[in-house]
Amino acid sequence: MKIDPNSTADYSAQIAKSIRDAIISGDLIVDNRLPSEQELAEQFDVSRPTIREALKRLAAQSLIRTQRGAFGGAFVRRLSYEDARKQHITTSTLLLSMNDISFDTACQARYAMERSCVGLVAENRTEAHLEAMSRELKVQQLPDLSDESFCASDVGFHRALVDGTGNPVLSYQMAGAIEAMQPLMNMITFTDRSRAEIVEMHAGLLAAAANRDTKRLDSEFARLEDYTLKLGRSVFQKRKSLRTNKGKSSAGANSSLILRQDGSET
Amino acid sequence: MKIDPNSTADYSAQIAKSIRDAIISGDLIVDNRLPSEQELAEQFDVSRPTIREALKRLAAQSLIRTQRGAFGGAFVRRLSYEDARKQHITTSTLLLSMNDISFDTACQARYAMERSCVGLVAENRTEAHLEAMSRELKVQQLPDLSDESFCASDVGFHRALVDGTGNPVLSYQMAGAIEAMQPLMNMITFTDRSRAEIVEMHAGLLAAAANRDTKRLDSEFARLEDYTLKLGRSVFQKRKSLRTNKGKSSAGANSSLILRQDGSET
DNA sequence: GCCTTTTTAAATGCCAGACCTTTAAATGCC
DNA sequence: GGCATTTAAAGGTCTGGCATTTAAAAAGGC
Repeated sequence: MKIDPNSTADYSAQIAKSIRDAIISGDLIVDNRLPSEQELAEQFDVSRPTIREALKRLAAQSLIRTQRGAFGGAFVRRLSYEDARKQHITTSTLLLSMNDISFDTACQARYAMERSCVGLVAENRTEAHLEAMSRELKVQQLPDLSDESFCASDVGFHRALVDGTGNPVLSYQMAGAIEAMQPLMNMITFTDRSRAEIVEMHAGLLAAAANRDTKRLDSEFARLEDYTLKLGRSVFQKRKSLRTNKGKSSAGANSSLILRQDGSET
Repeated sequence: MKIDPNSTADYSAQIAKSIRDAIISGDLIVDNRLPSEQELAEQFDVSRPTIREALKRLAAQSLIRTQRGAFGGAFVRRLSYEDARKQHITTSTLLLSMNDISFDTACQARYAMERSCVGLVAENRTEAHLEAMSRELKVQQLPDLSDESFCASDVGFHRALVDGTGNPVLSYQMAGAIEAMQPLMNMITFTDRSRAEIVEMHAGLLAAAANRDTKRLDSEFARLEDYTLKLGRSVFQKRKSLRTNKGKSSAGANSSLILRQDGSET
């Protein structure tokens, strides 16, 4: 194992890549112990701090865990569904919030993905899934519920629904759509949305899932998508006219998901 | 900004989290410069190496970039589609390869997701997308193509197809299904699959996309899913009988995606 | 002889201080 | 005014060390 001193990348990045590749290729398998930091330093011919930086990179991706003490060290970690899900949500959230993505694009992607679950939900949903959805539905009807809690329950409802596919891999993939996009879209539309209407559509989804009615599941999603899309458009229309009234040309409210802080663009 | 010396987490993990949260919340926006490592060390009251470890964690997630020299430093990085895609693929690949996930589950998830694109592909595909698909189709018919290249072209074909939705967010989300799962599934089935049959189904998908025929797109996907599923099952059936003949009970070939190296389970 | 306690060694976690390299701005020369 | 030189700021790396954790080995008590 050697590293290239002429590479543009840092030593720690090269070393991290080398170990990461070993994990992905299967040369290092779950719970294998890596050599100690001192040994790695000798193997790669760098100092211990450099090795440590490389290991921290891997730890940031949940690829290893470290354990102190005698016979401790760095071990290849089994990536759990929960870890993968969190990473996927973080990445998706950042991608959406740092790039100019239109509300329509996000909305379209979000619903296209969730609608891919309808057939499997109708087939595989259990009573437990229906109960979880029903629980969230009740929460959403509480009169004094904060907007944050309503959004959280909204996410919980949809998560329960996609869990109804009985396919954990699919649930994990859906997290990017539901748990990353839903809150961002909520942040834009919460002022104008009607909780009653959303609750009604959720109730429709729940009933369709209970009846294993694929077609109705799909049509309820179509309604929800349509509603959200219109809501988003009306919000951006309002913002646009507000801005126009103020006399700012501002190149048109581009209906982006990005909520800029202020004019600080240094 | 202070850190908790009694926390179970490392200082570097706590500091990384603190900065990461600032980025996600929008307190630090794209191209903002973080304080120098020396200044951060003073602010958090830790040493510079500890700060550096924290920054490497963030760099591993593509959240910051660093620049040497005067007026250099760490800057908040705009997460590009390509970065997000790579991370998503890596995470998905690892999740699949480190957990006991059945071939059926992976296959089901993969096709459910890609099929969610059919409507938008029919609507939004351009000539460029069709050409990209057509190019890959030709590659797949080359007689001396290696299995690796066939797999790569297979992925390329499906990527071009989902790009046909015209929705980059959806394309990004699909990468987890197509570019992570397809190669893993190929690794299992490449011995038994018929290239001619796959090419024929790809041709069907291309024709359907060209004709903006949503229904046919969906039925071709159903064919492909069915074929892949049967292929996977027959491969695992074979392995199972091989093992039984050898006299190993081995608790039944569990048709998992994991390809264990050998008996090394220390 | 067995159980409990103490010791010890191997790791990681963290720190101080230094030197090298890179880079862009400031300076000075022509 | 334009070009070459200097300089300072910042990250990249190394050496060496101390602190803390932890499990195994050794010692001791019953």
